[in-house]
Amino acid sequence: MTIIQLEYLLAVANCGSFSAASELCFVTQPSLSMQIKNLEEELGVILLDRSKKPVIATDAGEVVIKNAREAIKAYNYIKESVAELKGEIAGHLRLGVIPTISPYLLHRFVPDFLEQHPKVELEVREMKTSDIFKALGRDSLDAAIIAGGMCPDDIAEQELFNDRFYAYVSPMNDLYERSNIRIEDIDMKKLLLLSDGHCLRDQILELCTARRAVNPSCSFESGSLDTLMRIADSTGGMTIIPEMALPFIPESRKEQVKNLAKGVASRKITIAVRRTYVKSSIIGALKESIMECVSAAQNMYV
Amino acid sequence: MTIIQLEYLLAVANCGSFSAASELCFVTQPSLSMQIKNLEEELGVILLDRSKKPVIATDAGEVVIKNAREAIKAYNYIKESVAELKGEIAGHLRLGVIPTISPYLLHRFVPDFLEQHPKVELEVREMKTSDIFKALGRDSLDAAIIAGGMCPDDIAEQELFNDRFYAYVSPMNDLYERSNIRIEDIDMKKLLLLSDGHCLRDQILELCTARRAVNPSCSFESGSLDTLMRIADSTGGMTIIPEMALPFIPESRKEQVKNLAKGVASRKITIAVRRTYVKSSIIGALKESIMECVSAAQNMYV
DNA sequence: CGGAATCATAGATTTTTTTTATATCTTTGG
DNA sequence: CCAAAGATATAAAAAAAATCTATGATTCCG
Repeated sequence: MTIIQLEYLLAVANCGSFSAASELCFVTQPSLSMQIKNLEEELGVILLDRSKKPVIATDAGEVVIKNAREAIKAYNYIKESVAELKGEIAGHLRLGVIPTISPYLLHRFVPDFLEQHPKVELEVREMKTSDIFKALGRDSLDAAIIAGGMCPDDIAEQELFNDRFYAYVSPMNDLYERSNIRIEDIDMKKLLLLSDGHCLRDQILELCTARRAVNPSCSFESGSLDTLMRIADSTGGMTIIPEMALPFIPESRKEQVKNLAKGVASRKITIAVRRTYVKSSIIGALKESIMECVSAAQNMYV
Repeated sequence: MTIIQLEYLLAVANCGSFSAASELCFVTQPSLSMQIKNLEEELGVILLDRSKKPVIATDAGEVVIKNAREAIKAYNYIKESVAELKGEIAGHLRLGVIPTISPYLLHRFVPDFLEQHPKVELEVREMKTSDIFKALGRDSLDAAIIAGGMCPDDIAEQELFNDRFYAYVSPMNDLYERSNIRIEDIDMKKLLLLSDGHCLRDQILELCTARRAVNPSCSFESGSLDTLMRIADSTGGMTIIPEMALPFIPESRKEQVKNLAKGVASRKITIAVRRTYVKSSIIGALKESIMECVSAAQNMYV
């Protein structure tokens, strides 16, 4: 029984096919088949039911796969702990980013980061906050950039910066003439929100309902802030956008961005990692890259 | 980085020498040296300081060794879980036995057990109870036969049988004429006890002091019950012995064995295992073997 | 039924591991 | 201080293992 055999087994378990798994492992299908066969022979149990499509684990296979995941995790931890010890910025980093951050932040720090740390393989996935917490928990993600504040206990957050909220108002809206908008004045019927599951939606709703008890039902919802702004334009509505989205508003519409009265309205952008985690040197480097480009950018558009 | 390399590393860490480790691993010394070198190369760190005698781990080595132990534990667990699943009675079993049980019980069930389960490699170690708990905790022991009653939380006990206490009295002792001895009547000055650290000593002391507040200082102590009995004979003293020791008392001295009044005076013989343990099928078989031979023997000498 | 897809098998090839033999270095006893 | 013994490293040969190419068997689907 070798680590490679276990890795092949997990690959098949993950993608449900010998040939697909062999590609993932960068070997030919017979090679992978043979190793799985050897493993089954050594353990004296059939692990995979090849008659099913997709290939499925037998009862014994389920047990072995579960334990193999643990073993491989412990095994990988050895390399990570050494990299950590050497303070080396290298290795694979799987980074989750929420949809209301990723389009406005990634392009700014990713190129710099990769250039400064050529040994890091960065893999970014756009995910909603709840999925990020799950993924961090089951170790299918190393870190994530989220709007912080309510992490589970097993996740630790490191603060990056504050991201203020602004109002984006259609010229046809009653509030367009104001340069400063009080949350109490917002007509919830005209406020456009992201669809359910986005944490920015919840944060904005909380902001509004905290100021006055109001019916939180909304007239329209969408998955992207850009869409929301376009709908606001054409319907005489408004929406709330974060500061990091401002540079993407065309010059001709900059007038529609209004301050929100009282500066407390903002979200905290943080890096979230599992508490028991090791890749802290990479994450430290990532944090540095982000901070750097954010402070550079702030001089530009504030 | 392979499992074998990690095993070689652990072998060196355990015995402090490349050549000795190579024997433990059943390979030649150059083979082991080469694999350690490959491992060091891959990790990019020197793990062992060869200039020291015995060979000692570097700081990085300490970290890797610690994590490698965990990884190999998880790795071995895979095989064990499969054996478990198959209900197979096979594999290595490291069994601890306390000194006041081992000479009276082992010879009775071990031959039968090994014959009935030829695939089991049994390794018995005589250890004191406190060492057994430690060894179970750090996974250097699979199970143990002890006098139960006060296990730590992470250890589970399975009861085997009760082992009554008897008095062994010198003919010169005042109590020799009695056929039934009350604990209250024992002269603690004449009571011979095992040396400190044996749980049987503590159990007997507890038994005596529970019945009456008494000075527990003793006139003589020894590490073996047989010695204790011989000293009792020659000094007019007495001692307390467990039922399982009775068959080893020569016929000529059987008269010196006396019942203790009130039958509650006994110890519980149990099998102790770590709670998170898997080799339960082997341990189940072991339990069965012991129970069998005990019930057979009870017909003989009770 | 024929073609495509999937997994198994066989033999050749390459890679890796182990062994044997030997060198280097350190320690120890005379 | 030197020689012998002990321990690890190195190099080349041998053995073992993993991989690849090619092909066969089976199943699925149109």
